[in-house]
Amino acid sequence: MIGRMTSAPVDDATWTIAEIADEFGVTHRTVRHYEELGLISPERRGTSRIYHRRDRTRLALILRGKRLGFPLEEIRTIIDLYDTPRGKASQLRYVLAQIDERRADLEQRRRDLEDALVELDAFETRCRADLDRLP
Amino acid sequence: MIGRMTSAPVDDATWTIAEIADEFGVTHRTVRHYEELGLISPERRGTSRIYHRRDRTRLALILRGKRLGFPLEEIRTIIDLYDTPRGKASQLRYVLAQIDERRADLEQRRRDLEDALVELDAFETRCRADLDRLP
DNA sequence: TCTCTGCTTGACGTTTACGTAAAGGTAAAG
DNA sequence: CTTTACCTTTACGTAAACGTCAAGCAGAGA
Repeated sequence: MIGRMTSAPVDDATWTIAEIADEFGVTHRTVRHYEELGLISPERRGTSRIYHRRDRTRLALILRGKRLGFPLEEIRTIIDLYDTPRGKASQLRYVLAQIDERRADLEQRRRDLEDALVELDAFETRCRADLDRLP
Repeated sequence: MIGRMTSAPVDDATWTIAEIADEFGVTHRTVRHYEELGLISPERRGTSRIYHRRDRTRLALILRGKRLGFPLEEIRTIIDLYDTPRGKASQLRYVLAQIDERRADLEQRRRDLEDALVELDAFETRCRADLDRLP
């Protein structure tokens, strides 16, 4: 037994609920709500919640999903997808199929987004032309 | 007075609530809900609602906004923006400022979307590699 | 005239995503 | 030892976006 390699850094940084809530600009109620829905599962030290790097990563994913307008339940399935076990070929094929579905959804959104931006640009051009044409 | 030019086609096609609901894949309740919020305002023939081309355009805008995850109230401000009077310079400048805000929002969403797609692609690559490496 | 179909207006129910007390545990500081 | 600062659970409240009856009008056809 040679003990732990010091060259393999262990990330044992932790945060309290107030710290991550502040940092991500949400309330502690929101963070706990995500936990109730199973989107994050912080360590418990006694009764208190201890958040690790992994929880921060998940929270960032959740909030991006929210900015994109996904419901929390759907966000949960996405997050779960990212860490389902992929040991067997059948599992991998399932995950790959799910990935295709997700991508189709995201690309639909991208098309909608591009369309909206094109329309907005056209509208701005019209408005600027109107403004220039004014006395 | 020479009467109406027949070369200027008047679009007087109309639809019932059931027709547009079916066509856009929503319920009549949804269509009426959007009307309650002031997002569409169909003509009334007696007591019945008559929908024109203009209402269809709006409904398409609403549904795209929903796919993009915008709340209905925000969608209403966007639609209103598209047909606020723009006769005076002050009005035009206000509209142009609003356009800039909208674009900033949409571009944030686009960044989030691109990030999500990049992550998804990377994840798929990993999964495919795992699958190839299996017995 | 009766009935059927489709439309109408309420109005209460439901789900999602939290907000907001209420009531209490714990640990460090004074 | 008490106060203060955070943390906890429990639980009811709320806004948004419809769903879901209920009850009634109105025109078309048998």
